Amino acid sequence: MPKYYKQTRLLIAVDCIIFGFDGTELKLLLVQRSLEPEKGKWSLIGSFIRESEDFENGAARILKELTGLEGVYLEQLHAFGRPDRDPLERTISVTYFALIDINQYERQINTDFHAEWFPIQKTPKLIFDHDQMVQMAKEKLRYKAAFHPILFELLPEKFTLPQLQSLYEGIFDTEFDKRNFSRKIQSTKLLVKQNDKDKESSKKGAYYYKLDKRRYAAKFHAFLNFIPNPDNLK
Amino acid sequence: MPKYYKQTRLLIAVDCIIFGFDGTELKLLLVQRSLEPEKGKWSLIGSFIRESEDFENGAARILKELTGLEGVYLEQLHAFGRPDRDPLERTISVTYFALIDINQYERQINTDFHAEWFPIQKTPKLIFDHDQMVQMAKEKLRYKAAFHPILFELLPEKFTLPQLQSLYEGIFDTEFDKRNFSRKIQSTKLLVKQNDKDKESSKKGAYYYKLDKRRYAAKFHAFLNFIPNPDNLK
DNA sequence: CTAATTAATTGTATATTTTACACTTATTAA
DNA sequence: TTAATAAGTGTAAAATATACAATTAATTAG
Repeated sequence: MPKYYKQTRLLIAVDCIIFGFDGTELKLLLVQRSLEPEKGKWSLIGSFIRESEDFENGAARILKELTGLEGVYLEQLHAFGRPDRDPLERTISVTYFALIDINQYERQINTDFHAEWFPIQKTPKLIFDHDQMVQMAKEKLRYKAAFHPILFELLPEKFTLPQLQSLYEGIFDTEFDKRNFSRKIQSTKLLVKQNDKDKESSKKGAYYYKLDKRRYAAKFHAFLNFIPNPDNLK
Repeated sequence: MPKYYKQTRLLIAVDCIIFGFDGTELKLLLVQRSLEPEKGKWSLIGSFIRESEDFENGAARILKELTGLEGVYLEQLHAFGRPDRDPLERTISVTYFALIDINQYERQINTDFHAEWFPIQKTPKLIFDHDQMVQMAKEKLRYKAAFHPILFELLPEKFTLPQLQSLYEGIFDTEFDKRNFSRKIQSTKLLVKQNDKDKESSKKGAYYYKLDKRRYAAKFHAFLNFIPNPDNLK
């Protein structure tokens, strides 16, 4: 059988930008690179793609290995291919961004990887073009979050309105009016009020809400317009 | 110097989904594949990536070769990597979508490629997973066009409001109210009314407009909300 | 036991944006 | 001159977004 002669073949990696939210801050999961070059430096988690593996599978495999989690929200971000991006040998990186609930994760961390959560504003310098990848992922997350109810992927099953609001405020680095925010969220009908309250962060306690899974699935692509002035986004 | 031993290296192609607008219809530029497998079948235009070429450069090179055009609007769409997507040998395809003004193009077509414009609704079956790529590109184009003034990339320097409206209507496969559409477009202040008219398509004639390049650059990322009910989009 | 503190919850009036809808105008051809 | 064609334009009603502050529930301190 004929092949494509004389064409260059390149290494292909999948790298994951993993976002997590701990109830207060948006964080990024980074690992210390285990091989040369740049061994020991902070890096996104990644892996060369395997023989009979799709990108999507590769990303899910990496996520599973690192966090123990399956069924995580994953979306392809961008393919990076600058010839000199890896100084050792040209490597294409297909990147995915993942959203996970940190609480789900914490107990299951795989210690093989020297992984650590960093507040998104305080990440160390990363290897190669990984900082650029993170930057792009942040922009895409903001963009999507402005219109789609994607941020629920970062929250535990039960959460309060103040928690949700502080997640949005963190991501958009701004503050919203409580009353307007609440009205807007409620108007989506995605939330189901629970009877119990979270008493951790206030004396009065804040009611828990759960996602209405049915409606969430149906409205995932709907435009919810959470954000007052999206014109400032990219 | 050490290398990454024992890792698989794969072929990398760049494929372009090229949209054009002829004043009436949205079209797709396709070529007849020049090599086996599937030689002679309709396909997106593409090429293996070269040694010291970025994806972006590769896509621009392909565009230049095929259409003679430079400075074309290009945006990375998605990386496709299913192991069996090319039956001959596993090949990664990094896809770009391009928007061009068909009139600019027409005289400069490179006849080496057996290229042809197809109305977007009447494209032939394409090789490999190229139909899926086109589908994704159409969705992305609609999505972006719903919020950003991207469709001007498809129009000639001078165009009329009826032309613009029919472009939007074609892309969203619906009809808009003339008065509301006009008001919305004018409110963006992106257009500069010219003194001459296009007399081709009506007795009265329709005034030409040009893009205000300065404002266009500034507002490229702004949310213009052209579309009445974006909730139907993905 | 009362008062003070803290954060959650709730409503209303105003401004802005979106939508629905139809007649007039310019030009050409009959 | 009249008929035909498509371009151009305005207004009122509805929906949505915004600005803004008092009340409530529970805990803690005196």
